[in-house]
Amino acid sequence: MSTTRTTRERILDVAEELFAERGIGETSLRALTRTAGVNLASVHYHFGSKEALLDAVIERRARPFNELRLKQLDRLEASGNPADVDAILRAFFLPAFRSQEGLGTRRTLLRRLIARIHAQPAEQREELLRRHTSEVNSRFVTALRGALPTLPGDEVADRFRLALGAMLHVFAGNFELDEVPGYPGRALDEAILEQLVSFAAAGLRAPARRGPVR
Amino acid sequence: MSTTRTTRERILDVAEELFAERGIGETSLRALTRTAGVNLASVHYHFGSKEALLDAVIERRARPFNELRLKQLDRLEASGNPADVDAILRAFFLPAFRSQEGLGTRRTLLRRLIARIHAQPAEQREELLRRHTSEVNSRFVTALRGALPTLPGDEVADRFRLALGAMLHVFAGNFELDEVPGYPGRALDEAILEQLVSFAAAGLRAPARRGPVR
DNA sequence: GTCTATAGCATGATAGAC
DNA sequence: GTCTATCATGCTATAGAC
Repeated sequence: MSTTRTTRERILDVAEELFAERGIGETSLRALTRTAGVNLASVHYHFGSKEALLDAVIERRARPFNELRLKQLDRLEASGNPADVDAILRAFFLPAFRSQEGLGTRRTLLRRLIARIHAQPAEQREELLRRHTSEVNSRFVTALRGALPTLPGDEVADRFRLALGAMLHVFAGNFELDEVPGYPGRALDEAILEQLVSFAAAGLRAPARRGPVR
Repeated sequence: MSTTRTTRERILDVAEELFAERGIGETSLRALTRTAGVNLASVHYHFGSKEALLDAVIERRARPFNELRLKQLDRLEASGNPADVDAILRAFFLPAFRSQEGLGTRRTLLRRLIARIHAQPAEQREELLRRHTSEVNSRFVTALRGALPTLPGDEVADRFRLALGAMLHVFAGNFELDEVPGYPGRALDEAILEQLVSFAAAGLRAPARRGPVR
């Protein structure tokens, strides 16, 4: 086994770190290549542009991430009770909290990166997200519709997005960092996952509205 | 009534628009002053720096925003049932959906701006949010603790943050723009508010966990 | 594939005339 | 208070030697 990472790999690793920690727009190719110990021009040689580099960074992680999500969902649907909202959401959130092989100990980093991508300028974000998440999201919304037959399909999709928002807020680091003054909160990954699951599942199971109030 | 806005006011108005629509880092002072029809140097004359301008933009809106929130909460606590989780959350979310005088028809803009601020680089954000939101957030967490006496205080604060995340995802525009493919969703302000309230309230009322699972 | 050097442009900030 | 002109610095991207 070679311990020698290629220039390409070193760029990808450092890009992942800096994009996640400092932000994407805030990370210059100069700082990136300096940290990685490679030449400035090598980014353009290997990837073509900063934007294409970002896409490569995402691509590398999104694949196993989404595969794990779908594997969990398949397993659930093959099991006895596919209508368990908690279990569906847990399958969706899980890869960010429990590492698969290959992802290493970079969960915190990946969560931040995902949050960063969602905070990108509209044009880039739309494109990136559609490419890397839309299929999986559709599968999960379909599963949730099956589990919540009395709730209008539109509302299932809307509530799924609200759950996504809660997830992203956790991913952005607001559980380690932000504290509502006077009420500090701290928890480990598994505990946070379960908090997120029970919150979002309860939200999804809320009674259907009867139309706009007032 | 004078229709002549001062240079200072024109800068504030345009900054609010462009920061919200294009992003803060993405908005140059050159583009800003060009749009406002004022001189580039006037930003530094009136505000001192771009960062100080952002703070002034927030300051102007945060005050009535937070006052409305607290007024609603006071009213609720004076009423018969201060333990209504839905009502507490509605009081918190309301100013973003129902305009007060002075805020005009800029609700969509303000929601986006709030989302942008939360997506800022850590240092700036911490400072800004602590200054403009932490007191109000504390009051609402306290109210929620009163309404949910069986839930540990830490968990109330954590769930309030999750609710905040859902709110911010809406504010970022993900209800008008993003669509889970195949499940389009559209709704007006009041309807979105009620969706958010019922989702978040159900999440907060979810049964307490018995400790980390597994 | 990797390097140096630089083009080409944008930015926030400021000095100083009016 | 408002203007022009400019400083100093940053950036992505690329040309071309090795």
